[in-house]
This record gives sequence, structure tokens and C-alpha cells, in this order.
Amino acid sequence: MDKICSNEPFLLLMQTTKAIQECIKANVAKHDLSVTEFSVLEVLYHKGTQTIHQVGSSILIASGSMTYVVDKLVQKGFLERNICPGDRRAIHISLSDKGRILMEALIPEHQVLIDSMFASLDQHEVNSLIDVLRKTKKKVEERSN
Amino acid sequence: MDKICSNEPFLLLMQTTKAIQECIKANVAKHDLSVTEFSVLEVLYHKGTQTIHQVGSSILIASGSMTYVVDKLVQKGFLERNICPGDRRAIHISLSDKGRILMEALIPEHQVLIDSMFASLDQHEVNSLIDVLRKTKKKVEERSN
DNA sequence: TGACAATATCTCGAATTCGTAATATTATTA
DNA sequence: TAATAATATTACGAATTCGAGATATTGTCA
Repeated sequence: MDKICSNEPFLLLMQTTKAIQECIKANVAKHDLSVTEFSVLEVLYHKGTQTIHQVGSSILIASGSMTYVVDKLVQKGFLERNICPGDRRAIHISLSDKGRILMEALIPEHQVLIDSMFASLDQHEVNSLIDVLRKTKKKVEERSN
Repeated sequence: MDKICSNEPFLLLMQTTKAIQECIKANVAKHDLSVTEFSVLEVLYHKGTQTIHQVGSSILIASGSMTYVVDKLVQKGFLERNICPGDRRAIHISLSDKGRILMEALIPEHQVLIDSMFASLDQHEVNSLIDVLRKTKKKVEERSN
């Protein structure tokens, strides 16, 4: 978004994030996945079996969208729906063998990609970035309340 | 996006940007505008009459999406389509009186909002943020080529 | 225990964005 | 100058996301 705005940090923040997201999108697209689909698989890979609701909360996706993306991933054979013992309202989803194999290959690759994006920063710069972003995020979230 | 990822700056960047975008979205929604619609009006406010293609390039929106959003804004009475003298392929868009009045009120308010998001940072921190984001953006863009 | 609130998922329609193809016009080049 | 390439917009279908409502189930409390 090439917004016209005198606030330089704002512009750079938007542009940098957009560039990063494009990069991630292009990367997961190689494996015929959308960013949302990848996020779902990522959560399941790290946390194991979860309910649809739990995953949706993790990646901040509406329930109707979760139904859609879970359908897609089941169609592609990367995950399975199962009954949730103890709560018949909920549905458990977990990686299929195919999904686990995919993610075992993808996760390290993804990590390297993310790390490489910040590889030009020294430790001091990383700490400074973390500090400044925390402050900014806090400020923005205060405003939302 | 509550991604599971050990890279702290990455996570914070995504979360902070998301928080900022939500905030802007909520703010323009008060005036019955989407962020994309606001962006179009913002470009026209600052640059005056532009072709649809020029505005689309500025805010990085596909041509088909531009047709859609321009239709919406014309319906709402905020802008006008006009012939482009000198190039009969192109179409000029510009703020209507109603659109200009809206933006004269909205732009300063928007600027205050954006500035307030970074108000907790001192000059040194702002400079550091700019510097670090520039480096990171450059790094990511290199990767995309 | 029975009524009612809360929760989880799914269905469905609306909104938005993209990409490709079609159309019209302009620019280039042989 | 005629043929071709490039450009600007629109038309249209596909993909994705959201939110409200429907259904089933669980939790709470009088």
C-alpha cells in the first residue's frame, strides 16, 4: 500500500509487512497451499490434535471460514476430522500422515525463510526492533479499548 | 495471527501491523468506508485527478478491483468518472464536492490517529525503527527476485 | 431436574479481491 | 502507413472471508 502519509514509520511498517506476506504467500504457494491453510497445518503440527474452534482462535479466523479451510485441507488429504470424545459439539482435527510428512519438510524451510528476512540485523537491532514494536503494539491496542 | 514461530521480531511485526490495520479499519468504518475506499479517496485528495490505472498502481490493487471500488465510490457520491482528454482508453477519476468535504474532515483526523500510534517512541527510537525496517524490507525484496 | 444461557459447527448469502479474456485505443516499427 | 505490440478499462467467474442464523450439545442455576 503506497499510502500518501507523512508518517515514515507507519509507511515502512505497512510496506515491510506486505513484502513479507507476499514472500510467505509465494513460498507456501509452491506447495499448493494458501497462507491460511498453512497456518492451520502449522498450529496442528506444533500443538497436535485441536478442535476447529481452538485452531480458529489461534489464527483469528471466523468459524465460517474455518469450515471452509478445513474442508479444503481434508479434500487435499492433509488433515482429518474426528469426533471429540467428551464434547459431541466439537470436532477434532489433526494432521494426516500425508499432512505430517508435508509439514516435517515445510516447517524447517519456513523457519529458514523467516529467519533470513531478519538476517541483516545485528543483535542490538533485533532487540531494539522488538522493544519498539512492543511499545507501538501496546499503544495501538490501548486505543482500541 | 497468533502464529507459532520462534522468531520474535516476525511475530511482533505481524501482530503490530494487524492491530494498526484493525484500528484504521474501525476508524474509516465510522464513515461507512472500507480501507480500500479510503485509500482511493486519499490518493485523489493528495494528487488531484488521476486515471483509474494511476490510483490502482499507487495502492497496489488489481484493475478488476479498481473497477469495483470506483463503482462503489461513485454510487456513494464521493467521486466522479470523467473522460481523459488526450487518451480515450483511460478514465479520469476525481473527488466530487461531497468527497472533498469528507476528506477535508477525515485526513487530519486520520493523520492524528496514525501519529498517535507512534507517540510513545522518542526520536531515537523512531530513527532506529525506520532504519531497521528499511534494511528488512530491502532484504525481503531481494529474496523475491 | 427443567429452563435457559453458552458453546461448537455448519449453512448460506454478501462483500471483496484476483486473474483472465474481451474491447477500445494508442504507440511502435517495419 | 499498415500491422503489431502495448495500455486502460470493464466483464466475468473463482476464491476467500465474514457474519447471521440454524442445529446440536453442554453448562448453569433456580
